[in-house]
Amino acid sequence: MRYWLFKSEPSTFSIDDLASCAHQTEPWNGVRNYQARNMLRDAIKLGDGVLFYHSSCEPPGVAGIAEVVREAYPDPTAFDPHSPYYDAKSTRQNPRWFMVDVKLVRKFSQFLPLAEMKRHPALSEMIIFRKGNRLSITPVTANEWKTILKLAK
DNA sequence: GCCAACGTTGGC
DNA sequence: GCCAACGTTGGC
Repeated sequence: MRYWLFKSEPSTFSIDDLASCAHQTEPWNGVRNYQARNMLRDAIKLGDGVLFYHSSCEPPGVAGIAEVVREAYPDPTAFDPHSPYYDAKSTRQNPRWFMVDVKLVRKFSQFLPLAEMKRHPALSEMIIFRKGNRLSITPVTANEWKTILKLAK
């Protein structure tokens, strides 16, 4: 099993939104970046751990953890002309965009802000810290996962 | 709101 | 296939 960090803007979809979904489970739709798509489609497996990261907010940081409960399948929002994620080049016959289902494991009792993560040497190699990184889905090492769980409680 | 960094688009 | 222009991301 592997670990991942999924970014979401809480004004669009927050960890509390996931908590109020049926079965606390929801498809992670709307990813429209090929690198992230490839990870969703090829590398992210049932039971993998997900850090739920809040971006473009104050403060940014990790809000809790989720797990993958369904592996990649076509993202139907790409087929819907009324969806903000619509992509005319993605068809049901030849889908371009994929998603997985995630289920909330728990919201951290203590939110872990980005600023605090940056102070911790064990997290210094995280991909989200790399200059110019804009990927909304990135792999996380087992060590980083362990460290974050310890820091956040 | 700024702006660096990067991805995508489209003319050639 | 090149590359300039444009759009987006996301921390600050």
